Amino acid sequence: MVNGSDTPQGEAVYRQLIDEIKSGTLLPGARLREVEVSTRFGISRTPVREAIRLLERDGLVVHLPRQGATIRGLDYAEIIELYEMRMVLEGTAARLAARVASAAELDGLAALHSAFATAAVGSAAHDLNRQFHNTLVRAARNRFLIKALSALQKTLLILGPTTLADVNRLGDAVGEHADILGAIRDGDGPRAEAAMRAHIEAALKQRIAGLRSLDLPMEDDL
Amino acid sequence: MVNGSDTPQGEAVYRQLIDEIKSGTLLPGARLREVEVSTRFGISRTPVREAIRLLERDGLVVHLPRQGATIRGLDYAEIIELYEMRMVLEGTAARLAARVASAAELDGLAALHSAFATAAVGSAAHDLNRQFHNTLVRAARNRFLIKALSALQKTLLILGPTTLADVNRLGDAVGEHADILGAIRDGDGPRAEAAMRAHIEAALKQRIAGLRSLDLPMEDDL
DNA sequence: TGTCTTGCTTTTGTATCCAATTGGATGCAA
DNA sequence: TTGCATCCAATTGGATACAAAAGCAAGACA
Repeated sequence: MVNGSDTPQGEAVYRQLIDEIKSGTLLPGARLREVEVSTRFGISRTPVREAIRLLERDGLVVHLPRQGATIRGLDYAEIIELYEMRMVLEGTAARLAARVASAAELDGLAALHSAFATAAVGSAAHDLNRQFHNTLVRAARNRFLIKALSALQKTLLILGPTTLADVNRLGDAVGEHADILGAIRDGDGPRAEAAMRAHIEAALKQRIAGLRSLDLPMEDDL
Repeated sequence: MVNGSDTPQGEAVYRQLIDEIKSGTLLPGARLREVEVSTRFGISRTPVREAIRLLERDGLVVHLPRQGATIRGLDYAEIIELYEMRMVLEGTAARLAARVASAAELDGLAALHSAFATAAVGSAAHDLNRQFHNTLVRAARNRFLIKALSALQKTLLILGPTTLADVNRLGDAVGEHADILGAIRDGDGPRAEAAMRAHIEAALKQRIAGLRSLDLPMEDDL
């Protein structure tokens, strides 16, 4: 059994596999064989199939018929497209949040921000950053925006940990968050959107810099 | 058998159910019993389960554990949020397309547009409209944008046919498409985005007008 | 020696079977 | 007559058995 509670097994397997992708246990190119996964979790193939279909839907695995599923990778162009979409969606979230966020939500964001500002590089900073972004998106009060962004975040998982590993980047991110928060507090939607777009763009630059050292696979060396 | 080719049965069932939702055969509130669907298609429950899970993922059905799946409806707030997201995403598509669309893609859009301009109210107009929008989105060259919009379109299905049933609305839509196309031709991203947002907003107004006569369910009469 | 073919192994696709849970119906008692 | 407990039918969740297809390897033939 993979779970003791009453959540469906398929759901549990799905989350477990997501975690393994997030933690880097399952890297791009790894095959997901149904029997292998099911024996590993001590359950039958049926929930495993379900989980794999969900992962396929999320774009985390490619699933060729009669051939099985493999964790997929992102090429350079897709990474750019992904961050472009983050700019659009999270920018929209900031713009909408500036209009409709409640005082309680603003307080929550401010609390997360000050915790983030004093956090050291590490998983605590990651968590606080994630919570800040999630809270902001929820404050925009658009369920489809939330769904679209959560799909995007899942795809981002296969790139591995966030771009906050560097202490300089972390400091910059704190300042950028402050800009966003200030604009939302002022109810200035366009400024909030611009600040968020700048924030995401800085993250993209960091991501690209990290990629250069990783020597990611290309068809031909340029 | 529901399909003669080599596509997996689950996929075939999924598409068939989507079609039935689109055509109004399956209306919000309808239950999807696994055995009922499987006997109707003459296959076993396994592929049906798969299809239902995919529909759940798309947000087209709600699936309470141990209780089954029902086609879900959209409340008023969700309709607004949905169109708000269409404005953002399709607006972005227009902006990006203005930058990167190739000459061939522009020709394709122009051809679809002139066919649309001369089409009468009916399913041909629907198809041409859909093709115009799809082609435009693909011209933006962002795979995540395509995915996000296709998810949105699926949700839109449960609202039934498009807003083009009215001859006046159809005429307006033709003019709005012309504006969008012109801006993209000029490579004017911001203008293309604004034109697309105006187009979607007009569609929303029409949708709301159509809703008023439908007397959609509310918790309490206001 | 290279290539094609054939058969085997591996792995997914599908069907069916059993277990568990939920909802309603029915009957009894207050 | 109403409230409650209990039982039964319906339905989904999960497991397993079987079928089919794809990849790989070995051998035969040119």
